[in-house]
Order: sequence, then C-alpha cells, then structure tokens
Amino acid sequence: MTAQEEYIEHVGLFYEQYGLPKMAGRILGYLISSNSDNNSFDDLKDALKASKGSISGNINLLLNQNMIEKHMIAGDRKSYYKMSINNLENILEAKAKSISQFKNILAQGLAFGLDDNSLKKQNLNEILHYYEFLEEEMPLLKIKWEQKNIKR
Amino acid sequence: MTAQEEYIEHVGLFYEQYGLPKMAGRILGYLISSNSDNNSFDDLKDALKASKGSISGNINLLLNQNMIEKHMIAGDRKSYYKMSINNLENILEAKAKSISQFKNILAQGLAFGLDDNSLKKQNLNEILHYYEFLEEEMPLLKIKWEQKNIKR
DNA sequence: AATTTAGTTCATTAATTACTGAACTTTATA
DNA sequence: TATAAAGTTCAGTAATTAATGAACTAAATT
Repeated sequence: MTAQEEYIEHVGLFYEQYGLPKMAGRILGYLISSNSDNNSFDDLKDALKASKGSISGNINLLLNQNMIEKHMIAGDRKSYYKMSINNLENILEAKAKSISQFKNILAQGLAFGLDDNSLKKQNLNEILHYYEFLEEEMPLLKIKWEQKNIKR
Repeated sequence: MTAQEEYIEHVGLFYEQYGLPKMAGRILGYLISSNSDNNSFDDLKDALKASKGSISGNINLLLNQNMIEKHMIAGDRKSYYKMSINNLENILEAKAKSISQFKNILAQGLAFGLDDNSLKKQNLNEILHYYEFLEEEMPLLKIKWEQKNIKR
C-alpha cells in the first residue's frame, strides 16, 4: 500500500464515522490527495478499484450534499470532480438546518405530558434555549466569514 | 398508535439520519415526551417494547456521547435517565473536534502531489482556511453562550 | 446463605446498507 | 446509422450493524 492509498483509507474511515459510505469518503480522500486538478469518473474507478455503480452512486451522493462539484473541460465529454468550495457555507447551513429541526422536535415534545413547572420541562426548556441561541448564531458566523473574505 | 408513540418514532427517524441507531433515537424521544421526571431502564424497555440488551447498549451509547445522563433517587437502586443539560456545551465541542480533525486531514492531504500553485492546492487551501476560521470561532461561541447564561 | 433486583454481555438472528456487474440510456463521433 | 464513450440503474449478493434473549455478574434484601 502506498502512502497515498493509506491516506485514502484513512479519510474513508474518518467519513464513515459521520455516516457516509466508506466509498464516498475514499472519493474525497482521492480528490484531496490526487496529483491532478482534473479527476474523472474513471480516475476514481481505477484508483479506488471499485465498480462503476458504486462510483456513480457515491459521486451523486456527494454532489447532492454539496461536498464535491463537477467541472468540465472544453472539447471533452468526461466529467471531472473536485471538493466543493462555493458551498463551504453549506457546512454552516447544514448545521443550522439540523439545529432548527431538533429545536422543533423539542418544542413538539414539550407539548406532551407534565405540568409546566416540572423539572423535566425546565430542563428541556433550557436545552431549547440553547438551540435557539445556536440557531441565531449560525447566520452571524456565516456573515463574519464572508466579510473576512471580502477583505482578503 | 398514540400520538406519543408516533412522536417517538419520528424522533427515532430523525436521529437515524445522523447516524445513531433508531433505538437510541427512540430513547431520546421517550425522554423528551414522557410524563415523568424520572425515567428508568424498565420504563424505557416497556414503553419501547425492546429487549434489555438493546436498551442497555443504547443507553450506554447515549451516555458515552453525553447526550443523556444518569441520575439516582435516594433509597432506590434503579438508575434514571434524562437528556443531558450539563453537557450542552458538548454540541459545540464535538463540532469543534470534528472540524479540527478534518482540518488535519486536509493539511495532510496537501502534502501529496502537485506543485503549490496548482488550482487544486489553491482550492484546498481555501477550504483549509475556512476550517481554521471555524476552529477559532467555536470556542468564542461557547464563551458567548456562557456569558449570556450568567446574566440571566 | 438464598433470592431478588438491576443491569451487562454476547452468540445468534434479523434488518439494513453498500457494492458489484450486467443491461440500459443518452450523447457524440466515425 | 452503426459504434463508441460516459455514465446510470437496478437486481442480486456481500458486508455491516442492530436487536433479541438467555446466561451471567454484582449488589441488595429476606
């Protein structure tokens, strides 16, 4: 196993922890460590020794999650892939979305059972406030990053 | 199916999206929606109609991730569980940890291949800077929350 | 000391998720 | 209009992950 191959496996395992298929993580690992600006479907298939089906499915998964993006080369009908940069902001947006979903789940759950001064309701309300705080802060973080980047 | 049971399934599915076993998500759903401050192992087992093994394994999973905590009642040797509140900060800490892990993966990957002014290196460096930004901001967010809470 | 309680462990089984490979679609050359 | 290229789709299979249930441990009660 070359150092690069080991690296790719490592990245695959890293992403597996966060619920992505290992192959999707390995695609990211390849895109980070490859020796070229232009990485095609077949490059991935060959480097990762995987089937077309698996590469196709995982590329589309990563595209849907805005983790990679496709680019083309004039006079060439292959597609090339790279880690997404336009959509860095999506990391925060995705986080914001999950925060706001969980906030709703909590709020809904608070409607069940128990009187309003039970310990549990106090506890859950505090958690709810924390999520509300995060929900407010995420867009501010995004703005902060954008401003920092305009200056650069 | 009662409204509460439906709610519990819903929470289970929500957490499944984020890589938890469904049963772990259902435990959280029960803890949010139950009618009591004190929810025991057996309450969970009965309400969720699951085996002791599954409840035990998933409770420990949630405890390890600081998503729930155990509390006791004097003169009672059962354990009771509730959603974690002391460790709300862990949401940010966990996020910070994954950000910093990924930052390292990227930095490592940049060591492979290509000359330093390739498009890819420029691209990855920009992503790296974004992660560095997030890495700096997470602790600030934590401080902001703590200060807001002292004032309250 | 025997029994009960509270939970853990782990082998087996069930359920889910991912991968393969062959057939297919679509667009572009020859 | 045939052939090829680039990828997609999907049925079948492989691999992984989760749940069950019975046997077990450790502590408390009779």
